Amino acid sequence: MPRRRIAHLDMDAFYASVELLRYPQLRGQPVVIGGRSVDAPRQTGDGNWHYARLRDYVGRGVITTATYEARALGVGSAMGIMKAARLAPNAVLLPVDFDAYRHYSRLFKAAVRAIAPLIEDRGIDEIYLDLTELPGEARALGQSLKDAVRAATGLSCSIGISPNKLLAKICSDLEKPDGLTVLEMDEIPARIWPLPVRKVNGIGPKAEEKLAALGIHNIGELAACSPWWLQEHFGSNYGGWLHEAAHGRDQRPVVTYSEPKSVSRETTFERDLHARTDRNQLSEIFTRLCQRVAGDLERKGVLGRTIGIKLRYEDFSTVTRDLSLPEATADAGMIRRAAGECLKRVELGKRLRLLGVRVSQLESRSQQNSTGPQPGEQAGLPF
DNA sequence: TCTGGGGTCCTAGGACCC
DNA sequence: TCTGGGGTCCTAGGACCC
Repeated sequence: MPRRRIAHLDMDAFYASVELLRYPQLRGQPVVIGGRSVDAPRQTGDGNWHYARLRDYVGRGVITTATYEARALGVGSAMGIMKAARLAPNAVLLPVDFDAYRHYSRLFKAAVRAIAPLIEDRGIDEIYLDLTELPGEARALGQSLKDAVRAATGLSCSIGISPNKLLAKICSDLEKPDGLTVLEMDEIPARIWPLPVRKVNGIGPKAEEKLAALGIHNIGELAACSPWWLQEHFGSNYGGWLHEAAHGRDQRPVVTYSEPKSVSRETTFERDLHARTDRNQLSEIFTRLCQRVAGDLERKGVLGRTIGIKLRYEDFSTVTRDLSLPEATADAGMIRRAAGECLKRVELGKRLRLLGVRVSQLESRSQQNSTGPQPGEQAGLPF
C-alpha cells in the first residue's frame, strides 16, 4: 500500500459564518446561533436593525455555533443558552436556518469534489479526503482546496493533511480559523504529544476524566503507557485503540459511501409533561414523531424492523425500549403501534422532558422479502 | 438558570440453537 | 445430575461525534 495522504477539512464556525454572509454588519461582534423560538433580525422604521440578544432569551435551548468573538467570552457549542446569557448577555442571538447551512454545505463539498473526488462525509460542515493519488505537494493542494471553498461560498475552512484520518483531524484544529497544517509521522513527538488527550477524536469527557485521575493529561503521557496497562483500565478494545491513537497510528480508510443504520426523531418539550395530566398532548406528539420517522424512511427508500422509543425524565435520566418486528416496515401506523408497546414497559409516573422514536435494522425497500422464507418453504414445515 | 437533535459504535446479559 | 463451548439475535445503556 502506498503511503497515504489524508486531509480533514472543517468549515470555520460554519453556521455562524453562513449567517454573517447574510448579516455582514454583524462581523466582528459576538454572535451565537441556537434556541428554538428566536426572532430573526428585522429592520425597524428608522432603518436600524434589531437583533435578539442572549439576555432576552427565555426557555430551553442550546448554542449550536458561536463566532470566535463570542467564544472569546467563554460561550461555545452545546452550552445552554441560559448559561451563555450570563457570560455574554449582549451577544446577538440568531435562529437556526438548516436549509441555508445545507445549501452552503452542498456548495463547499461540490467545490472540493471538483479537485479531490474521494470524499467521506462527516456531517454538514466537515469531510475527510484521500489525496494519495493526486499530484502536487500537500501544502499547495491544501491551499487550492481552501481557495476553491472560498470562491464557491465566501467562507473559510481549516485543513489538516497527514498520513491518516486521526492525525488529519487533529491537525485541522491546530491553526483554526483559516488554517492549513501539514504533518508527517516524524513530527508527532514535537507537535502532537504536547496536546491534551481530549484533542483525539474518540476521547470524550468520560475518558478524559478517567485518564486525568490516572495522572495522564497530554497525548505524550498517553503514548508512554504500555498497551497492557491501558487495556487493564479501559478494556482490550478501547485500551488498545488508545495506545495506537497516542502514537498517531490509524489505518481506517476514507469511506465514500455508507448505508444508513437508523432513523430517529425526538423532541424536548417546552415544559415537562406528565403522562397523566398531559396525556392528549403527549399522545399527539408521539403520533407526530412516528409520522415524521415514517416520512424519513420513505424519503430514504428504506424499511426498518426494530422500533424503539426514548424517554428523558425531568431529572435528565434517559431510558430506551425497543421491539423487533417479524417484518420491516415504514408505515406510520405500524411504527406507532410498536412504539406504543414499548411505551408500556417504561415508568410513566415521572414528568417527561423528551420523547423520541427510532427505527433501526434498516433494509432497502427493494430488498424487502428477498431474504425471508419464500411461500411454500416456510420454516418447520416438512413440505 | 441547566443541558438540542441526529447519528454511530461498543458492551453485556439472556434466550435459544447446535 | 452435572457440565461444554460457539454463534446469533434481542434488548438496554452508554460514550462519543457533529
